[in-house]
This record gives sequence, structure tokens and C-alpha cells, in this order.
Amino acid sequence: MDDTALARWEVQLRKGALELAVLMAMRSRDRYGLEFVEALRRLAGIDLPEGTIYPLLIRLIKDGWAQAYWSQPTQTDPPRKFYRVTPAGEAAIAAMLGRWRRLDAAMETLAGKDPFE
Amino acid sequence: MDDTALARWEVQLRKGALELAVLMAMRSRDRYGLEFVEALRRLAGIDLPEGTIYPLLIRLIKDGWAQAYWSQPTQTDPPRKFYRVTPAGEAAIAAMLGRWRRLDAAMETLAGKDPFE
DNA sequence: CATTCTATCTTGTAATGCAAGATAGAATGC
DNA sequence: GCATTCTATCTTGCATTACAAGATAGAATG
Repeated sequence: MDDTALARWEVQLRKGALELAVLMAMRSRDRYGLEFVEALRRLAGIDLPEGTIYPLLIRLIKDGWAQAYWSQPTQTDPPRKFYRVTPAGEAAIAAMLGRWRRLDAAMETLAGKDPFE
Repeated sequence: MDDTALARWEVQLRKGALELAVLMAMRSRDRYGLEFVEALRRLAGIDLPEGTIYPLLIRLIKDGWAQAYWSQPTQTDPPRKFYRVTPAGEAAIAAMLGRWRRLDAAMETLAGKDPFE
């Protein structure tokens, strides 16, 4: 039971899924980089490091699914780069969620114990 | 709504998931390379090309999750390379399925419309 | 004997997650 | 002052995977 193989697999499993997760976390309200890390861990138990979140956010912008803007610094908060979902992003969420659920249904079908042909 | 971006995303989504799907399809009975392609499409609607299945099967063996053997040719069938799940593979299926479901639960939590913090 | 079909395998490309490190401003401690 | 720590953003390099495209080979068909 090689544990590293399983860990390696989990890294692959997260590919694609993280993008959808971040987009959905962005939907409830605008957030900034590290806030996604905190929010995803708190809301969904997803632990994602900084080396993942920033390139991912850049990608979302490049695909037109998110927009970014800098916040004005206040007495308590430094300037932060916030991200907002675009209409195209909303459409992407709907499409991706559909694909996700289809894949999940496929997995559960295969996981069923009933002897299938 | 850039369709290529979505297609690119779906390729990423399948990473990891395909390995689990193939392992589960192997659990019901031993199969050979192209048979997985046919079985996954028929049973789960998953369409996977040859360029994916063979490297994937080699990987399963390298991780100790599957074993391979050549079948004897008969009058109707050519010699084919069959794959069988190992006990370690069974354990891996259980572990991976658990991770999959945990990730799915996280996605559904994020997909929930209820206004969360 | 060329073609087609099944079956396996290889090569090269594109994409992503992430560890590790770089940068920078603000606050804290000595 | 000066070093340290904390938050926050971003970059670089590595490992891994999906897959299109092509290579190989035996058997059957025309």
C-alpha cells in the first residue's frame, strides 16, 4: 500500500476540480487571493497552498471567467487584489458543475456492487 | 463562452478520476486494454481513447494495483493482455473512492445556493 | 496482395498542482 | 534604529497526466 502513490494520485484528482471550487467560492462574494485559501478550507475542507491559488486565479482571468481589481488600503487593511466572477464565469460554473456531476454519477455507477456485465 | 477553455478544463478534470474508473471496471472481472474502453463507455458513458488507456494500465501495474497476463489465443480470439486487480489495488480503490466522495461533498457544499459566509 | 480490423504500445505536446523561493509593506520587539 | 515576523502577492522549476498521432503486428477479407 504505497502511500506516496495515493498522494500523487490525489494531486491529479484536484486538477480541474480546484478551478471550479475557487469559482464557486468567488460567487458568494468577491475575495482576494489568500482569502480563497482560508474560505475553501473553512467551507469545504479543501486545503490549497499559495503556489496553487495565484496561478489559478491568473488563469481564470485569462479565460474571461473572473475579473480582478485592487482595493484601496484602509487603516486596517492593506491593498488587496480582489476577484469577481464574470457572466462568462457564471456560465462556466454551470457547465462545469454539470460535467462534474456527470462524472460523479459515472463513478458511483462503477462503484455499485451489483454484478454488472 | 470560450468552448476550448471548457474542453481543456474537462481534460484536467479526468486526471486521476480515470485511474479510479479503470480500477473499478477491473474489479467486476479481468479485462484487456480495449475492453476497458468499450466497458467504460457502455457502463458509465466515459469515452477514453487508446492513447490514454495503455499508459494508464502500465501505471497501475507499476503502482502494484494491477497485474497483467497474456491470454492463450483461441480459434476466435487473439492473444490479449488481461489485467487483474491486486489486493493492494482493492485497498487503493477504497481509499480513492473515499477521497473522491469527500471532494464531491465539498463541491456540492460550494454549489449550495444558501448564502454562506 | 492490398486492405481492413483488432489490439498493443510509443512519442510528443499541453496543462496543472505545488514546493520553494522572491518581493514588499506594515507592525512588533529589542 | 534595526531585525524579525506577519500578511499578501507572484514566479520558477519539477512531476504528473490525458491524449492526439503514429508505429507495429497478426488475422481476415476482397
